Amino acid sequence: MTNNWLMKSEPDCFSIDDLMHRPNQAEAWDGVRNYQARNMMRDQMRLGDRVFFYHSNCKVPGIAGMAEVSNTSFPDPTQFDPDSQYFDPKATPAKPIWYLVEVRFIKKFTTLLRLEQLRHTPGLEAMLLLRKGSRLSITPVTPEQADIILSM
DNA sequence: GCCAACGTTGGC
DNA sequence: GCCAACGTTGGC
Repeated sequence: MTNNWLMKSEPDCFSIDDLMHRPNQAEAWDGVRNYQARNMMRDQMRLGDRVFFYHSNCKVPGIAGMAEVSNTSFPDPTQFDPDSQYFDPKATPAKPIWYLVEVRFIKKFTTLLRLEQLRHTPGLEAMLLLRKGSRLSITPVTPEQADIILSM
């Protein structure tokens, strides 16, 4: 059973183009420091799960393309690195706090599926992304929602 | 740049 | 365990 997810990234920081140009077109999704998002990566994401790559906090937010989970969860190494902005002094390799998955590029949409467009698409009303005040950087997407998005 | 919504922290 | 204060997210 393949699950669908939506993962947000600020394109100024890491965009779909950045992912596309990585070696193996894959990247560790580090820096998540929210427990709900961590739990989804650590406990629920499986190999091959589909990922909608969302550009947030930018001029035109929206879904930029598709990716997939190419490696299941392991401790986020940045939590142990004092030089990283994601360093967490409470974490130790024996007792990690933060986990990540690796994500691999599948495709970039020819046109961005703009947030504003998603808001007006019938069938997507219940998407967690569209909830008022929703800030979670990782959210589950139902198979029905995924089908609708992919047919846009 | 504004600000609403949310998560986290820490005093009590 | 409550909750006020604070920091962050992210659309607009």
